[in-house]
Amino acid sequence: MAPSYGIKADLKFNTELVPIEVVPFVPDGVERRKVLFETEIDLQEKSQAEGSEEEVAGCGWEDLISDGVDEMPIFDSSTVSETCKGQIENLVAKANKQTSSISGRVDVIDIPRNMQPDIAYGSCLQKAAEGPALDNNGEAGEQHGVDHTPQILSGASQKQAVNGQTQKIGEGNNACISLDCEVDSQIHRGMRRRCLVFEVSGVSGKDSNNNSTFHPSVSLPSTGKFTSDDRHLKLSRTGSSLSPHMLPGIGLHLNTLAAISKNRMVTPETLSSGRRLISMPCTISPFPPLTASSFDAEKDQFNGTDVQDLEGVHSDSSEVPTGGLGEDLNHMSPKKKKRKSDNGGESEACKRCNCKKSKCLKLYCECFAAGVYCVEPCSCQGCFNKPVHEETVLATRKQIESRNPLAFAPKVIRASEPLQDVGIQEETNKTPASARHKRGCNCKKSSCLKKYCECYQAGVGCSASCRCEACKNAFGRKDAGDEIEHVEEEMDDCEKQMDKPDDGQQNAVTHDNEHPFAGNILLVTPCFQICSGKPPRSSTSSIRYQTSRMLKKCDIPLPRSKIEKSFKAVPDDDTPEILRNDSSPSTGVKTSPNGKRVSPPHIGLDMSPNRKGGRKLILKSIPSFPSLSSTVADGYTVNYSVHPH
DNA sequence: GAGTTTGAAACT
DNA sequence: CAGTTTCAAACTC
Repeated sequence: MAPSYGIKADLKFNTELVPIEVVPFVPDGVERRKVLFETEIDLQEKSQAEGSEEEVAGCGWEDLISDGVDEMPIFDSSTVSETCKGQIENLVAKANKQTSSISGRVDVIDIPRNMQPDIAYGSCLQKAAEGPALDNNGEAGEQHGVDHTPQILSGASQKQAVNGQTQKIGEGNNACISLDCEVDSQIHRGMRRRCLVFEVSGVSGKDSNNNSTFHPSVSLPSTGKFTSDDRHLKLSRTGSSLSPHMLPGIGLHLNTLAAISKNRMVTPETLSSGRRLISMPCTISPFPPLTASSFDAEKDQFNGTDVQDLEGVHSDSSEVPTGGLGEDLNHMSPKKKKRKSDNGGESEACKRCNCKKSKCLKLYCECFAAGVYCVEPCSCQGCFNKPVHEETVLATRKQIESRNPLAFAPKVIRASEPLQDVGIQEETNKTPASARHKRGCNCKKSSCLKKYCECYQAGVGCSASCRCEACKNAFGRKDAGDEIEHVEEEMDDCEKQMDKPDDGQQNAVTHDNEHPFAGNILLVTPCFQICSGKPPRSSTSSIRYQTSRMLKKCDIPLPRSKIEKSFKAVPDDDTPEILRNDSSPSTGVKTSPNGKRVSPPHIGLDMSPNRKGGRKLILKSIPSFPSLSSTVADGYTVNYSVHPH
């Protein structure tokens, strides 16, 4: 095991206390990688062998890590001498103080939760063995070994690993690790990072997608002192430090969004349901391009204008000045600088409102409904949907959620179908079978041909749950039986899976793997979907699709945690728990006698109340349902982690 | 940019 | 839960 090269180890481990052979030391770089990789696999296998318990491991990391370095489970090893522990802790402490110049990527502690202590400490031992060489070549060594080096260091080391930026993360905070899950040839590395991120960062792993995909461009407003990594770090830190035990929620997609958006950021607060309110400016569009270039462009734009606003947003409620001022500015801002300019293209993605009476505290407000703070581009008046009014916002959200637990859930649920197909289907007047508005529309005059129609706006066809009249939805009419049947077929498959002898939660969990889609389903980042502003564009969809797949790959080995979700992200680890805890109300399908209204759907496939398939899904444990897990419901990324049996 | 239309959200 | 009102986005001119 390679030591954490990222940290200039001027420490000397006492290797006498622990048998050095505990960890195989392979001096050669290639061999080392090999060994490490094998070790990792081994660990993963162990992890998987642990059973369902491990599937929620991600959550555990949050808690463990959030409490500080000292509580890192790794250090609890009874097999390691206290001396060694002390060394490690010292190392951590040093790392916290250091301004690291390490250029390597963040290499985090992605050690499987169940990793054996001796293994974890193996790094330590080896490090001790390599001591001298490391001092001289620490950075160089990192270049070679960082990717595969399980770091036993907690947040401190992680912080340090972040591209040599000055880390200001407070003690005990989970460093936000920018994961650049570069979907390169080293897939396993990416996976491990993802794992790390959401295990360690305390961001609930919801952002794993983000982290892995967007890391480079995720940034807060630049102050000139921070690099993108720092910003990212900062952002994550805020979320993690303040809400260490944050539960993932239905609004997971929001989290994802936050991660990818530079403008608005995740606020620390945890919503009652465990969601985090995010403020993000321009990435909420239904199908924002994921390309780095787009982010850069956005960043540029952002850098030019919104710094103040951003800072206000991400600096917690403590930042008062910006809040009031920003609000005023918002109000003073040209009323429609927003949409007019948006009509052109991708900028459309921005979530901006123009509320006048709702104070942006009702679902009328798109920003509020999307779970984001209003930002400078908004033209709202008397806006309370700002970080400075955080408490008000949260209280209001809570209230709304009390009425409708899924009020902030994505309106459109997309199942396994690749977004890239949407464009094609649009042309053929066909709807992605699995994409549906969760409650359906109620259009009377628009014939579902205008954006008044939420289904149309989201680029999905109307379904049986719609009460629209004279439906002519270009994405699919509600009376198009074939589509419904198609969906039902999928549902039936799922049901069959569910109907297997041993059912119940446990069963559901296993289905993640058993379901045909389990390994292949596209993980659509929630953030893309929640924003259902416009009909999907195939070009961007394609990109997303690729990304999703990549992310998916990364997910496979990870311990199961959860969305969107994003996204979304949805850290697989958190979802189940959240759903159980917070969304339970939704598990019961509320269908009005006439079948008109349905209670908020369930995570995963959009089940219209009228569909026979819907009932089972709904009633069964949502988190574990296979289809659900493999699907992203606009913001919910349902975790479908793959656990080989 | 002002005014109208529309349908979701909120209210009764 | 149905009917009504409020609201803000979408749309039209």
